[in-house]
Amino acid sequence: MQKAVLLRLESYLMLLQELKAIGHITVTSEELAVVGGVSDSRVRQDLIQLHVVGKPHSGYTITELEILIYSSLDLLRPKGMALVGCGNLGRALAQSEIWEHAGFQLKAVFDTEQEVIGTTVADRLIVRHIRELPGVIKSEGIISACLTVPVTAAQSVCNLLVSSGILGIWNFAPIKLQIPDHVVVENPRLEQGLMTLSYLMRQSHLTPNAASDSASEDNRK
Amino acid sequence: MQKAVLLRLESYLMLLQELKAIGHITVTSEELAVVGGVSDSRVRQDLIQLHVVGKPHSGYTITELEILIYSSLDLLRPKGMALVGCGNLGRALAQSEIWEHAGFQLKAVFDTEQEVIGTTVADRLIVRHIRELPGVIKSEGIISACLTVPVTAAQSVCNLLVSSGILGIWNFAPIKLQIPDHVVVENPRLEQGLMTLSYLMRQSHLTPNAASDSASEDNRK
DNA sequence: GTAATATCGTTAATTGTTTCACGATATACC
DNA sequence: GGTATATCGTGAAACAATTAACGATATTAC
Repeated sequence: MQKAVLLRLESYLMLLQELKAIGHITVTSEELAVVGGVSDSRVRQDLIQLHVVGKPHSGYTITELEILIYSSLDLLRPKGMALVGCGNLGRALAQSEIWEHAGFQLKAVFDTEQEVIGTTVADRLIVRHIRELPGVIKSEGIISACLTVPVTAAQSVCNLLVSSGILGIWNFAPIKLQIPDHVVVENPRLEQGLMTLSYLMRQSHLTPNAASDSASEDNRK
Repeated sequence: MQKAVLLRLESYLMLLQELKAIGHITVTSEELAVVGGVSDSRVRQDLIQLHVVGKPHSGYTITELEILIYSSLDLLRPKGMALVGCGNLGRALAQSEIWEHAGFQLKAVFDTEQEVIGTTVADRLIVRHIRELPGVIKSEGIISACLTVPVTAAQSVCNLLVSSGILGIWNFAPIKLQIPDHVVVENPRLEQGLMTLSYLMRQSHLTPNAASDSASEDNRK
């Protein structure tokens, strides 16, 4: 599946959950097109790829579509995750509820700082020394990791994760990790998002027309 | 400038800084192509847009290119920013150094919780009640805001920000903010990044060839 | 100084993505 | 039940982005 389609599916999912919460049963390609930032016909093409069929006059069944997107993105099968780097960002993420939303389970937290080790995070996880990482990963069946360490440590921690058998890394360090082919990395690039905002702000000031939010998903018809 | 080009410029910048740190003077389109995830010819096309000229045999001058990207993205002119929502994520961001990297200056922090108000963040900012926001924004010359409040509060805080004259919002809430045309929004979408990781992990498992990191920047030649 | 080489700038071809347009069909209404 | 309407599914056209190819030129090596 292409990256753009994938991102749109994630946007559709958000709308589906909203609509479901207010009692809707079906959704039209036109409604989905708004959150996806594309035309209604493109939405229909996206959904055909998932083998969802809609009905004339009513559209697509929300629950059916929801389940299909869930399974397409593999959000239902629980996947163990470890978090490495228990600074402020690491703690913030650990306490958040996003893991469940994407089908992950945060099972262990690691750091190297002696003051942090042994403290509790997210009311349930005890920070361990990173030297315990390989063992814990195996015993807990962890297959993915969130990397929130300083950029200087990122590559070496990454190497440790890879050699311990991790298959996916959510990397917050502003560095392009060197990894073998079987490992996937997703980079949130917070810093680059801010730079984009900087650019967009000046841009909209210079040309006070064009749409907003262009960097994320928008250029609706 | 197209979104894709913009994102690549940000990637180029990272490499430039690395190379500069280890004493390089010039960089070739081929080197930039690796971090940009495109072909060298595409890199040259990107740079021509900035009116940078390279030299045969040596490539582009790093400092020259760096300054041109900085100014293209408007990263040099200091821009005041406010942070609203002083939970863990808000605190983590406040303490980070990313603001300066994108030319922003974090000047004020707001929340509504009585226990948080009056406490110090990032060793220098005192959390204020959100009711002070309009006044502070004017007196401090703040033009942008980082939104790290719960999703339920996001739209109403956004409205307050807009009516106070904010021009750009870095929105961490998983919601598509309704804003007037002159305001720009950048959504980091952390949750969607995790979902993407979930998808990529299964994908690479099913088809153990294709490149990794496809969701961020990569599909190198 | 001449030849070899690295790398640029640019145009053309290729590939990928989005929209448009229209026939088909299920539901709603009378 | 027949007609109108909303919305789908799909193929073709339009648009956008990327790669490929190649002549031009500055540097290096001899």
